[in-house]
Amino acid sequence: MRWSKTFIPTLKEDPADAEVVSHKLLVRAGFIRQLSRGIYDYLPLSLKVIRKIEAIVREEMDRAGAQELLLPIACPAELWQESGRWLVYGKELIRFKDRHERDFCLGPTHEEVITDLVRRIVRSYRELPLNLYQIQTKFRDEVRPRFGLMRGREFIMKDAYSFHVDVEDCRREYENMFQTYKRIFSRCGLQFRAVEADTGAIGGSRSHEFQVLAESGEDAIVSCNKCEYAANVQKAEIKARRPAGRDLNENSPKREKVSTPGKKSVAEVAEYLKLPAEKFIKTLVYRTDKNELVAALVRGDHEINEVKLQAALGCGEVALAGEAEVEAATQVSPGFLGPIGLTLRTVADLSIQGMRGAVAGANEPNAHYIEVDQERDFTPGAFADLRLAVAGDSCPRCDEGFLESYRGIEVGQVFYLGKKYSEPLGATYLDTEGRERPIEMGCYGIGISRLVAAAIEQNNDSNGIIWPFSIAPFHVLLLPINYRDQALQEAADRIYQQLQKRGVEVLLDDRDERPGVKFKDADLIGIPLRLTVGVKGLEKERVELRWRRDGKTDEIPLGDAAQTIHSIITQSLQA
RNA sequence: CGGGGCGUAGCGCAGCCUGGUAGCGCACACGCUUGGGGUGCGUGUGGUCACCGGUUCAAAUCCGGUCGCCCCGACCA
Repeated sequence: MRWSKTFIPTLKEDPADAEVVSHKLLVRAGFIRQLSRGIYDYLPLSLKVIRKIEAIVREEMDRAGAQELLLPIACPAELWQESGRWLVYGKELIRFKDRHERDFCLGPTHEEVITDLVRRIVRSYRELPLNLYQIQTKFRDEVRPRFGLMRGREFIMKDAYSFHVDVEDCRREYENMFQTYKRIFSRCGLQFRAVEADTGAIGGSRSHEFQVLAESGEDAIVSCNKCEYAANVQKAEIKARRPAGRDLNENSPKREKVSTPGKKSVAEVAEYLKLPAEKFIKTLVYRTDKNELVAALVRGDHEINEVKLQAALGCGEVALAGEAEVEAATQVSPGFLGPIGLTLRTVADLSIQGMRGAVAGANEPNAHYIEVDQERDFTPGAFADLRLAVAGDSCPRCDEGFLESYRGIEVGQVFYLGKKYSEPLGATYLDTEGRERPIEMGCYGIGISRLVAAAIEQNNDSNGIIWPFSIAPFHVLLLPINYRDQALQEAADRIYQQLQKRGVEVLLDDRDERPGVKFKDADLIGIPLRLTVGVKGLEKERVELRWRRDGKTDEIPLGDAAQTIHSIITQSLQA
């Protein structure tokens, strides 16, 4: 394509409303423009990238035996009421009424729709297994859209759903998809990790996320430095370890109440009493979805993991109780809460078990206890793994490893759903003995538009984007220093035609711009190869080939240029 | 949902505190110049100062409201 005829509105300055590098560069390099909060126009360059990613996804999904279809984006409320998610999905599900006052929503995901389709058609085990996928726009009215394409409200997603006669076959497909995802992200040229994950709003019993490693990622993940274990911190298990505290006996220091005027947070009290945070017992009060107030105990230097808390309590959503609620229930402000004498139902993190000489709130204003011994002074209702994993924790799987932490951008997730949707929606089949049984399901998503942002987060420098070959909008940028110069123009046009004849995706910068402007724009939009045609080179019958990633430059003979580039691209795409 | 910030030309910003009828850089148009990393000079186009209401002789500026956008928090006890 010719640059002069392509819609590439580049900017000299960073847009004021962008924060992360992928957002800035996508806007500056003319890939996207914002229409509304979390909603973007995809300009020609970004659409090319999206089409590249989609092509890789289609190839690998089809190769894995899945079939593409396309489901509606508008969905009647009845289906969501049937699955129960109309009530539980919350405000993220954007709802509207049609002219007949019927409730609808825009699909944030399509388990209901696909399960409905399958239940109306599939009757026999002979029709299974099935793996159906689509690539389509989704809408989730996010609490806080941000970072450009990283967390939009409207976004492009590949979602696949598989249907099976039994657990075994469904597990086989889960593994099949897991391997397929590895191939997809590798082919996109990304550094990523597959990690164990929580199932969140989708539900199900087993899940892995595919995380593109990037400092700006919204997710914290941990992985073992010795074995293969890796997990989202929301999911990461903690290896229980009884603290090596003193034995309980009559010589143990007695629990003592100390004054801690106005010192509420662990940090404040620790500073005031000159004791380390790990000696503290933090008492957090949560309100459950059953409207019960419960107290959760974690060590002062740990952070609670609400997903684990939900599991330990056997309830749905939990939310930290407000200060007023806490005072109404306990007669003390949250800063001075402690487990001793607390009337609420209490669960404690495993690290609390057997704590000695600990510090905890005294359940009265401006006072804490010191020298608290867990068994002697209080016994929580239950112990459970409640805290977030942190770097340095022992690996829960192997004996010698320790956890390291990273940040990641979640670009894909696979779920083992089981009967979560097939049962409520009545998606069943008849087995070989004529018995009706619920279908076993899995689902598998890839955030296509987010992948574009993730690729840039991982591949950029101070001058702009550096596209991996496989998803670059063009393979080579042909840059005549001065397109008004007849000799240069003729040479550039000739190479352009030769490249096109060989099927090379080439962008010719035929604009009447200064060389500096063209170079800056070239770096900004990040095409992997740049072929510069200049006067001095032309005199020697040579052109300059430069790699965007490392700036490596070669002078190559003019006559061989197209052939050389063609073979470089062929090799790069195979790698 | 809570807190903070912003909204002035296509983009990035100043002006607002101390009210007097709008400015800078880039971009854009034209001319000359220049031609291997955002060339230089000149001339010019472009703004209901987000919107609604109020105060005032006079409002981009002060006051009230609305809308939009960005950031932080929602894991503090």
